[in-house]
Amino acid sequence: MSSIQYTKKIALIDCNSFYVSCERLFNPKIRKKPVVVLSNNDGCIVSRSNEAKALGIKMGEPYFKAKDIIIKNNVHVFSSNYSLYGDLSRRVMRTLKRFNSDIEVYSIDEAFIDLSNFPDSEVEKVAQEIRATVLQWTGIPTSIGIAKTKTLSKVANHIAKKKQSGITSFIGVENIDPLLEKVDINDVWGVGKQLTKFYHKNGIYNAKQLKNKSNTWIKKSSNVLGSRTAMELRGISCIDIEKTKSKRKSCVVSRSFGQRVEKYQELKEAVAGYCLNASEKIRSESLTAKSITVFIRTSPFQSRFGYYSNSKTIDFPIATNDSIEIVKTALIALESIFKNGYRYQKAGVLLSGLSEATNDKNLFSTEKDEKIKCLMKSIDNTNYRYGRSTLSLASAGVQKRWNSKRQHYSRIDTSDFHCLPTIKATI
DNA sequence: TCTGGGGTCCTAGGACCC
DNA sequence: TCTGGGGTCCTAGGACCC
Repeated sequence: MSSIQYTKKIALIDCNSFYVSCERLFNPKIRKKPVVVLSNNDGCIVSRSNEAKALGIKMGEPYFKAKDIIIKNNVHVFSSNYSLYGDLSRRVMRTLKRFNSDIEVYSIDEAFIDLSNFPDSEVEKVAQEIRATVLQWTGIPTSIGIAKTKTLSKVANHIAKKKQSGITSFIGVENIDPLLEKVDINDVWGVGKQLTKFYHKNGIYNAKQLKNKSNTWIKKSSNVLGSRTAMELRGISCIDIEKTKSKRKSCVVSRSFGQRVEKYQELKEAVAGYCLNASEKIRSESLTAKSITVFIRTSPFQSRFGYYSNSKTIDFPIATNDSIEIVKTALIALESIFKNGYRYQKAGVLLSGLSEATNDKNLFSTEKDEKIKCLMKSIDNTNYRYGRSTLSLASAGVQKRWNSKRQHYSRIDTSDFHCLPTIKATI
């Protein structure tokens, strides 16, 4: 009688060309056609269909540099529509939870699932079922990699992406070295540009070579993260699945401007607006911030106008999530770093030292504090109901000439009634 | 003018991820 | 002319203390 094997099995489910797939859902004409989705401000290419990849369009490439290829090949271009992608992402994740409620949502288009409770021999069948269900229920195609560790499941997923079946499992594979040998070292999770350079210098070009490099050498010549990656490649799990979502520690809101900003007044409006977004976000998660950093900079790519970049951090006397106080403090910080005569390209605010908001009154609490809390609550409720920035502060401006570019916006919003498709039914 | 050593904590900057 | 945004973690170095 053979016993059933239950070893550790981590699956990584990754949505294929996620933003492109989202746009295609609502625009079937662009299936099988080359499609790209641009980052904020129509700056860079952040999602490509396979057809676009085949044309040689690179991930992260500036849009204007790829424009020639795009026009020549009739590539469909979309500005990013994050409320659409966010909504579809939630649907995908909800679907995945049917297979195991303990999933780790790793990014907008990726999740780790522990499949250890399934017998080894069934795991590929389960993966097929996951893929088919997600496709059927959400319309989003996925790829799945399964292995003993997170890093290996990433590698397996990388291989799965290129396969018709969309699934690669290392479970039960005696020797994975021949597979790892075909994976470039810079495609390994945790190995970026700098580490790649370093590994190349030391004769390491693929995942197999890193896996088989001596432990002592790796420990000596890189940091803990480097040796963790190597261990994980050997099948020794060092990175656990995070089943409970940990509270975030910081919150950034920053944007590149649609056109360069030179006026102090406009910069103030932008920064005030980012503060409102950031404080609303942390309030919605019941967090307060210990400090705020404001940063501004000119374009790092156009040095002929002179480069200037600076930031200023100010601590709040008491951790806060009050929009008014946050804006006020940010404007003080901005004043201390603003310099006349520069063409600013980007500004942002960072709330840090986030921690759980408590209802405790402290030594300095006043009646006014209570009133502010009520005011913030009603602003948030109103904006939730009637759309963001229905209620704002005068300091955030109205004109907003500097708003981001969005020339190829699809105007689809699954959470907006006006965008619902109409179906004519005959009974 | 000479002027220790060791610990902790904080911060800025870098590397990495998607 | 046009080059994204939002996170986490690690490390080196400085400040501070005894």
